[in-house]
Amino acid sequence: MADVAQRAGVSVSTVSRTLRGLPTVSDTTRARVEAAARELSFAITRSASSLVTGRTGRVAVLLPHLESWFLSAALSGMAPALREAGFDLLVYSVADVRERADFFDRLPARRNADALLVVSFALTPAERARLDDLGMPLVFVSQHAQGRPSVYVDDADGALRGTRHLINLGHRRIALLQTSDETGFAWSSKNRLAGYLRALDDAGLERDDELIMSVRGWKGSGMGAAVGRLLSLQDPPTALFAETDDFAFRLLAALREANIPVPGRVSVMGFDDHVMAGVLGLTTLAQPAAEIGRTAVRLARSVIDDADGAHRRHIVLPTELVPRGSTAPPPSPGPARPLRDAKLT
Amino acid sequence: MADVAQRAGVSVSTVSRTLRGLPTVSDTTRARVEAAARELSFAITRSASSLVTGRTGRVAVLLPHLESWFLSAALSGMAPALREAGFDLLVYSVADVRERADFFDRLPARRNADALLVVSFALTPAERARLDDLGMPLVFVSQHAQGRPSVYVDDADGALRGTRHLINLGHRRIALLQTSDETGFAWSSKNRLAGYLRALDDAGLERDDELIMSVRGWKGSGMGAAVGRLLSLQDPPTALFAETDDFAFRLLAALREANIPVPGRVSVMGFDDHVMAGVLGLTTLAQPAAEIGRTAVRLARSVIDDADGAHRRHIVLPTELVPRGSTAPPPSPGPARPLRDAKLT
DNA sequence: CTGAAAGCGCTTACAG
DNA sequence: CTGAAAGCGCTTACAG
Repeated sequence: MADVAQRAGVSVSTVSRTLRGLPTVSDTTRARVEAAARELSFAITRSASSLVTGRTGRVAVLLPHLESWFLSAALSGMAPALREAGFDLLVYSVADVRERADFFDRLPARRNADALLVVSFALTPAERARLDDLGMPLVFVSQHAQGRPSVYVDDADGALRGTRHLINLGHRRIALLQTSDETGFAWSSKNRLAGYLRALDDAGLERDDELIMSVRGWKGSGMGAAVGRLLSLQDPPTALFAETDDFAFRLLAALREANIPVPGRVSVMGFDDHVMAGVLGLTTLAQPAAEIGRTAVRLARSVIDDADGAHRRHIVLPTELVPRGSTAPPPSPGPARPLRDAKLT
Repeated sequence: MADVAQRAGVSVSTVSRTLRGLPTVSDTTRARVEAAARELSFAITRSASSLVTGRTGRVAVLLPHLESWFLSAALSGMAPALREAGFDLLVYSVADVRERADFFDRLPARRNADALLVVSFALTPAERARLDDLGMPLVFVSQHAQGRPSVYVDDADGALRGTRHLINLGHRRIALLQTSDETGFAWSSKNRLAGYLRALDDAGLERDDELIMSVRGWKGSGMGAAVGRLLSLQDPPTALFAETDDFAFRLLAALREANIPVPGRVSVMGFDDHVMAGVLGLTTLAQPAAEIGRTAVRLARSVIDDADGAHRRHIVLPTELVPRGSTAPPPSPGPARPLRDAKLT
């Protein structure tokens, strides 16, 4: 910056003012400074400005990994929103226990970013406390957090409506397949289960623990076994509701391998509206991942700008049922039992 | 840090030395400082250290978007490697022309990161020059760049072997479907075309421009039309080689919609080995995306540590043919013409 | 093994 | 509208 000042024949103060776009610079000076900056390909050293302003110009995102559709899509929504607001994007993808311990131990985000967005990250109470102690703006994404601004989808409502759709098609035995991976989407998971159960209750259908299946890891392999166990029940399900589309895809593959026609013998439903859901004709509940990301950035900005905790808002975005070819009435309808509450959503 | 020093009853110099793990600190002092740091939940202000060391402790990644499998997977490979090396990850996802202009105009990575990884980003000569002027370590990922360390896969060889696989199955009319989106994978695209053509030449098969189809955008929709055009040729292809798996998936969907059996009537092959390729039984060429990411980080570290340009290495990783159910011999084999070079790879 | 002091490149009152 | 000076929180020779 000193170079620019010298070349433009002004002080560094003036260069600083010009480059930050302050109005208190005369037009001629501004022009000279800008020219000099351009000629020297000047780029500001943010560390220096950070040091004095206390702002880093960075927003950090903490997430369990980068490989699920939802996380990528949410991040894709954040990136342009952050850029527009002049923030850089710092990504902390914290997968295993060691990385996790390291993150919470070193708290690299502490003075390294102006806000931290926590995405689909099931925190232990200790971890949560540690973050709260950070004294920096926190936004929770795809999960509800007490006393902190959060953006998420109404998972319970989505699962409720998805299950209802299956009930409306005539299904009475509906299995729910959840991931047993606790690190990531625990919050959504719990709520989707609640919505599912509520739909059953509303319809006067019996809850059956055997129909609620926990399959290991979101990229694990136990899917074939799970399908086997479900379909060998005395009264097997005619519909399978997978907690996420990623999961539903693997389910579809397992069913195809087992030569079980979809939706001929079983209907399959997912949750997310992954790009591939359209390609594969999977009925699912769309959640607006990119918009969630954008909204999270908006919240972060308002918390950054207004240090008063006035922004402890919780924004709940809607899901939308997208019916496609993977759901249909069950094979042999049987005499329909009366339903208490089965309006088409 | 002054607080810590006071609490530990030492100078800030000593705190600094302790926290950086320098050996020139006595054990008792070290213990006192560490205790004080812990009690105060001290986290270092990186801006300050950056300012004096000139190191930011950050590595920036420039990529065209975040939504392709390859980019997510590569990033997933980078994240732990960077963390292990003590670097934070700064992501510049630069999609449209405006963001792009902005990035190259402001060069936010300039003094904001210790290295820049350019991933699958088709640069204009001016952009490339701008980056070279940056005077910071640059690593090119999934593309070859003259005079700069690069990691990529041998795309030409992969396409060659993929095409050969189809030829070996008896296909003589093999279409190549490429994306016409120039912003992203232009480099790989060009080389895959070259490999495809070489396989045809090697086998003594005629090149036919009608079989090389450019479909708009990697998430566009013109797939149905492209399929229509191909299958209405006088001598239609019996195999379709899609430039990426993402593309192949859409192709499969279009074919299913058109009721064209795969591989019964046409074989389909992709490139990437996307997670879903296994699920859908797509034959493809696997590229080690995560390893590419890790290797890129390794290169970046060696360039950062050793400012001499001694590390202009180009690391070429292999692809691997993964045969699955989507490729098979063509429907009516006809009398096999003799092949010059058709060993099974 | 430890401390005092200079300085990294900015921003920000404070004068003028 | 512009400049001189202090200071942000560290690291790093330099002494001791």
